[in-house]
Amino acid sequence: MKNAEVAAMLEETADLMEIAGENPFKARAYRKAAETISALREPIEELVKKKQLHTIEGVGESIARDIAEFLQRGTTTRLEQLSKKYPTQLRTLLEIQGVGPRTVAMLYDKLKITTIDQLEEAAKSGKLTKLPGMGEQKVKNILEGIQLWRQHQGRIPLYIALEIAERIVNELKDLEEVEQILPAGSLRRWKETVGDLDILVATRKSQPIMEKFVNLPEVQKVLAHGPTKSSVMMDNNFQVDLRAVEPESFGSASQYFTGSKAHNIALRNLALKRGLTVNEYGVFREANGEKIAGETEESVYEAIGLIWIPPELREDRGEIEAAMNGSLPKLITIEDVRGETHSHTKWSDGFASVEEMAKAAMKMGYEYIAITDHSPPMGWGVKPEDFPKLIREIRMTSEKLSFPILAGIEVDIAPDGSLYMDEDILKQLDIVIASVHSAMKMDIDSMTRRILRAMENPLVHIIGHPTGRIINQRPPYEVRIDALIDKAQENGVALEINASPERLDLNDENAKAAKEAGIILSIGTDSHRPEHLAFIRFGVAIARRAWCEPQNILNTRSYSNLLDWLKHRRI
DNA sequence: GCCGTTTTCGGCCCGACTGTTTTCAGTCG
Repeated sequence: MKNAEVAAMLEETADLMEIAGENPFKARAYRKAAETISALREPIEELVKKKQLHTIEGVGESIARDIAEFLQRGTTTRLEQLSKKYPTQLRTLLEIQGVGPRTVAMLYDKLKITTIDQLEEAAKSGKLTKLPGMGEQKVKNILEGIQLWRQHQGRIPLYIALEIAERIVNELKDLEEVEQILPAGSLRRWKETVGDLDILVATRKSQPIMEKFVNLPEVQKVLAHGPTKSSVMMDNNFQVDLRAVEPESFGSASQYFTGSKAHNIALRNLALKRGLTVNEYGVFREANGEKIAGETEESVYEAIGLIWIPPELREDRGEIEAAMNGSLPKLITIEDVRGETHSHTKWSDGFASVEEMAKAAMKMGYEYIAITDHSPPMGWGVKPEDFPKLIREIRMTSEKLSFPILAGIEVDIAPDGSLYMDEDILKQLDIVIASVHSAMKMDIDSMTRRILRAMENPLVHIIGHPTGRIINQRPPYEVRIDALIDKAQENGVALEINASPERLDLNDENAKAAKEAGIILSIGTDSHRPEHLAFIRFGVAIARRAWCEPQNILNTRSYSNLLDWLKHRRI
């Protein structure tokens, strides 16, 4: 599947077109096609073969030709011609805050600057100020932008962004001028990583709020400071924007700043078809400018003829059509979760006892918890001879607390697909999660075969963290998710949505594909401490982004219902 | 370059902030 490569080629073309100063709508057309293709589930090679490229929204004659050529020879004539005028490496310069395509073109035309190092040198030596439109302040901003670029790690994981957002909201919410405050943007959509924070306030007097915001102790640099919008860089190199609107516009503003960009564009286009314009201040009739909605998000969607769409769905993945014809899913909520399916104790690499974990589950209001400690060959895995003792402890604790505790295991899948635990022990356990923890660099066919074989074992209930990724640290191993989904359907195995905030695995897109195939997903926190049980909110967020309803999730079942499912698997 | 329950030509999401301008271009989200 070459969709990602094709999308990257189209992005590159769009960047170079903008640098070359071509019609901006042309560049936008390429960018739009790139977005659509990277979200496509079908391999684009198939569409080329079937001569169906034109069925992709935003792909016309020219882009179709580019795609076909790219798949054949790895580049396009258009790209070659563009890069004769402006070398491809110029694209890196666009990553500097405050440097856009017009500036990049000028830097190259006048000074032949192609790299960030050269840009830095030119800025320091005073060459830049001689260029038109370049003052001292702009040069200073570019130098700071370069410094930030060098430090910046890109998007940060959701759970860290959440902590920052909660801290800032706490510092601002008690100001008397603040009527409402809401972290919006990708954070509100619970996207797995967050590029920057958008915080929104409803107020009639924004100045004191903006003042306090730009002077927060953790602010490293003020990027912008106006009456309706301020932007700051925090000392961890994380950008936070604060926007202020009148209370009458809070609904449309929260809709607008929650995004995603693709969702908003689709929404606006729909509104335009109905003679309405939408902006952050409200919904207006095009004919006479009359405002017809804006105070609440519900009113905004209603004015456009839609029911309110939960933020997690706002990615332009079909939610607008679903809202139009009343087929939005009834998304799972955290209250629907009735138990924990994946947890560890001191028996392997956890930090608490069986009893402490069970008590934490009771405190969460759960009906049950599964203890699923590791197997060998993980150094800390429970040895086969120790399992009888572990099982006995689980049964006794369960009786003592009058709380259902499932005896389980997270067993390692060996490179050949066999399991690192004797079958007669697995048979004694209530629940078996099988996961890959080693030999992750296998090729895609071997890895797929490996996991499929584990799924064929009737003792296995759930495949744990099916792609092995650690967000921002380790990419997923190569595996055919589609094949796992097919096998899950065939054999009645569940795939996990691992809710550990560093994993979130399956991710939202894969989980959506699994949900659409009708397989069961299990949200497990992979808790190693009692407080980790709270990670469930991240797993539920992924499930919501995957359009899951309660019946798609294993641990929304009652205890007896869960036991039935676990036993059914073994008949 | 793409697209069409107003259009096969003429639009394409749109507003805020900054800096260098003296009326606006560039960048960003």
